Amino acid sequence: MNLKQLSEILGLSQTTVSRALNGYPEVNEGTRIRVQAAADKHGYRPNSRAKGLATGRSMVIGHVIPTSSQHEMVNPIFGDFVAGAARTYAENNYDMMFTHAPDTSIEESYRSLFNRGVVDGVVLQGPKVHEPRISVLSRMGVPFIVHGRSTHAEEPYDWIDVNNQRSFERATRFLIDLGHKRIALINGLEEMDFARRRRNGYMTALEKSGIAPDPNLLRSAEMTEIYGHQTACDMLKLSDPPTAILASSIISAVGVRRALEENGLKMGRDISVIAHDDELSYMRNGMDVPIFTATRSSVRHAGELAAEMLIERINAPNAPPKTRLLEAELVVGSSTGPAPQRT
Amino acid sequence: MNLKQLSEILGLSQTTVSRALNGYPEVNEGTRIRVQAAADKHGYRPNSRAKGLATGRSMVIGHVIPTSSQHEMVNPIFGDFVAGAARTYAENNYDMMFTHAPDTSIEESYRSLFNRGVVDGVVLQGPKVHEPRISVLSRMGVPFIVHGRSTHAEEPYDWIDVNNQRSFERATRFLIDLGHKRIALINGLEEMDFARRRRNGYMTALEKSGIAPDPNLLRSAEMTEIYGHQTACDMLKLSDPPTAILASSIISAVGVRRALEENGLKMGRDISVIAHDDELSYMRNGMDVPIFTATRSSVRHAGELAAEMLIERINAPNAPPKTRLLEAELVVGSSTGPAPQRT
DNA sequence: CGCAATATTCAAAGCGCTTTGAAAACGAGT
DNA sequence: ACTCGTTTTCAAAGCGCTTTGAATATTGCG
Repeated sequence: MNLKQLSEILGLSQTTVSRALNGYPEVNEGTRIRVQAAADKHGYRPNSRAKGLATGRSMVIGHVIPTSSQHEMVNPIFGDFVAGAARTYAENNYDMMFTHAPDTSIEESYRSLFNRGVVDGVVLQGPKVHEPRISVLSRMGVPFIVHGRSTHAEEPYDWIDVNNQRSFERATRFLIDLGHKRIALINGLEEMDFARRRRNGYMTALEKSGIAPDPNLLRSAEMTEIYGHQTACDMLKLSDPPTAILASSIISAVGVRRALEENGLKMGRDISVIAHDDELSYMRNGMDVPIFTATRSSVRHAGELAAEMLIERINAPNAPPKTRLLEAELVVGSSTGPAPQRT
Repeated sequence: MNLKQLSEILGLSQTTVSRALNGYPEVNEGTRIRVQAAADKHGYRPNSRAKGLATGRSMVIGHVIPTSSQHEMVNPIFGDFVAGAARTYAENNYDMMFTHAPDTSIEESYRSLFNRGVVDGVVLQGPKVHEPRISVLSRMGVPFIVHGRSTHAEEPYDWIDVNNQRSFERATRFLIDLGHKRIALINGLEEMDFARRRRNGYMTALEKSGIAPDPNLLRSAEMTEIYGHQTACDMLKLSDPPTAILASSIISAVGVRRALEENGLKMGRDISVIAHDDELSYMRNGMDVPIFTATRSSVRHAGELAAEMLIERINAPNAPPKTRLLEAELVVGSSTGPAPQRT
């Protein structure tokens, strides 16, 4: 069923039918009702390609997912972020398009999506400290929003981010206040902007308390369970092992926990652990009582907000840049406690 | 840059330029090279909406992701399945579209995608034992593939699935052979087809060995870490607790492990655990030595194959239905061992 | 009742591509 | 040089929608 057929059935012109369905004022109310009824009855839906051609809008938003070429791994927070965004898109009649691209050809992917007119805007995920994609998109003059920020970006751009620096500074200070001095940071990849900021927060807290950072207690890689486990095992073998560990993700924290258990250590008593909790729906940090003391910020909620901001940008391409900084909560669970007295 | 502009620059008709770029034979080889060069130089890419309108194909494949309305959770295997599919799509010049829909309106989503001409085919994920979506899509006569199967589907359809029944039967038998008699199954939601088949496999193995199933040792819910933990805790409190546990996912198995540790039990010695391992990239089952003894089948690989099969179907709508049954490996890790002798 | 103002409807152009059917250019054969 | 068969190129129609500019119906008012 297309517009032409529908209008013939109704004995009206395509113009009138189109206007009736799109809510234009210059159509008789009785006609509109009649048209709407017929459309419903026949299950008519405008062909979105034709509509897009005519309007110049695709009503599609693109997400280009970087396949970290080295590791071929799917970022686990992706699922929940997208779930949040998808909800907002649906409310605003946008569809969501995905492209998986290796790190090296992401720029190309963006170009392709826009030049082919496939999308009206894109979400840039996982920005690095040096992030070439931001200037590419800026120069292309297309609507986009960054989930996260890039420290070395020169031009202004829309972003939404968690205050990673502050939350990790607070978490570190929390541990210091409990008497810990040997505090490890099991971080994400250093080239990622969020990881850099977390590290900065960690460093700042140590500095303010006059604790010299120990490079042995600082590690960064992609945040898998295996990595958390391996790193924790390594650190426990040090002559002067950490008494507290900050983990950049619940997933690597699970690996840390496994390492501790294998070594007969009890979390919260022998060693304290704080994790960053993105509130992944399949990996919740406990129910009523958190398993891990954690810096908490819902990545799903970030997805919702990011989508909103992007849609605003699409509707007002020349509005001044908007940014949004979310604060993470620090929730206390049973994985932290006073530093054990070493006599 | 559109076709018209490009053809004006070249002093050729749109027809010729279009044919040159699409590899039609009736264009002079010299011309083709000249056209291709100009297209590259100007970064010309055909508008995909216009192209779609003209060809009647959208070159887009849709995934409708059910938001389990009750739980609002993102299925964790989703990310890896999609990563696999995306790769195949990219190779075949398909884009990938996502729609998030509550369980109740998924049918509506499919209709919308096809009627609006947004997609050429869809992937149906997470089929239930009774799966109305399959007959809906069959009746619509559109290309689709099911990841999994539906026991009570009447019409034939394309699917790709893991042999869940056999793999769980083998896993159960493996435990029985180790002397276990009290074997628990921490399963996915019972209405899901895969969960039903796993349960059947489990039951069959028990039956064949003359072990009476105990309803206290059978639980099903969405496979989160919390659920695995909670269920294991409950079961350990039984007067006659299990000596072995089958977990339907690595994620719930992690929860089981946490419960065991809290109770001072050592996995593999005091209690055996087998998990189903989808080889999620962020939750690998160990490196060289598996953490869990597991039934293993890569969901990413399934995604790749599913995409291939769907594209074949789109290209040959009337070919006979194709199905593909993958066998899971049974890999042995350190989470299993002989049943403890209770004297 | 007649005319201007307003409300409602319409035909046709255009979005950027593919594809049909026709025309032009070329080359070989006589 | 002329015809005929091939190659190569082209103009125009069509995909299904929106939107412009014009036409027709209706209403209000003197």
